[in-house]
Amino acid sequence: MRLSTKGRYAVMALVDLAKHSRGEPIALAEIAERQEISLSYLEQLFAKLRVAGLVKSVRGPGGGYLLGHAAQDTRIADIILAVDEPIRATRCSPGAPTGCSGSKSRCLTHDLWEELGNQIHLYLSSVSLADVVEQRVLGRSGALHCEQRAAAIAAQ
Amino acid sequence: MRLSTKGRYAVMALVDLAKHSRGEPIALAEIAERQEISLSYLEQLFAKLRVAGLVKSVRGPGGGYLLGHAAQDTRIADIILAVDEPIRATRCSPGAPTGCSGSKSRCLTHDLWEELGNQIHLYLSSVSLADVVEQRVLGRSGALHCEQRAAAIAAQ
DNA sequence: GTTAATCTTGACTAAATTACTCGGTCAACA
DNA sequence: TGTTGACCGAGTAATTTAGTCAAGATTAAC
Repeated sequence: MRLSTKGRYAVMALVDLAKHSRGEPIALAEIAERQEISLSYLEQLFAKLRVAGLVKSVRGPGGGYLLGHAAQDTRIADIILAVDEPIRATRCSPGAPTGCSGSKSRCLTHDLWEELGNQIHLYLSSVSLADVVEQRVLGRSGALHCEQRAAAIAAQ
Repeated sequence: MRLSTKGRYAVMALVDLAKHSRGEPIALAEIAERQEISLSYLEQLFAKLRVAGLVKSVRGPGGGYLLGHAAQDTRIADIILAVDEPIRATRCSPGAPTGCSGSKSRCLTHDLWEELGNQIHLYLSSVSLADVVEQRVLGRSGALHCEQRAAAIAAQ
């Protein structure tokens, strides 16, 4: 799970889309203006979001984009995975000549990064678009909602 | 909390240092060879680690680096914070002309990224260098050790 | 049909960041 | 005083990010 501004832009755009969605499609130009993101850049992001099934497009005048699923069924993790191609957090990718999975010793931090990736994915899978729109995000760091989050990842 | 290869290199190097530490200093060249990281690049990273107090240096022949604290007292989060200058995850930084904290509406995803940062920091604060060296990292995603992690962040 | 709005695609690019290299200086020890 | 290694700063190649630009395809309304 990679965390870049690209993924953040995608989430911002989808949150905007969810918030302003009234059944009719929303034009990208609208979102671009509200979120101050370049239109052409948004187009690239939405192309990926579309093939991932996160949004549906309606062409022609009055067209635009709709959410692929209900806001409460769209997880933030899926958005980021759709636009940010997964990173090789370690140099241990299979086939790498000097990677840790090869002839040399498995790199010591391999498990750490893998587990960190799990943690991030776990959290972002527990948050839906609806949660963000309705500001139901904060206040979890004090009391970690373990069961809730385990359920989120299990339901996947 | 920013996650880059820079931070990963720093963690790899410190894990190596912790693992091979026998009381005498370890030369960077040794670590560079074992971890396949460029020596000059390591020097830059260790300069930051030193001012952060994570390592101590010994100059002259037979010199090298020592851990600043015991391996079980060195948290992964501190290592990454030392080398990766903190990122502005949102465009909401104070002083930004069009940022969400300014005249325009606070950006909708602000809370989300802030909370995600907290989650990552929380996890990486719960893992020590000793944990990684002794491979005590995996197997937490299934059953999240909430209390343990809350304690880690509280102890800070 | 024509037109206009909008999505769709691909190639190209400026800026920033990363991951280094290089050349040297300083400190300690033999 | 020579060697070993930490220290320091400037420079740089490769990569990624965050876009721009230019064309086309699709549909709705006129």
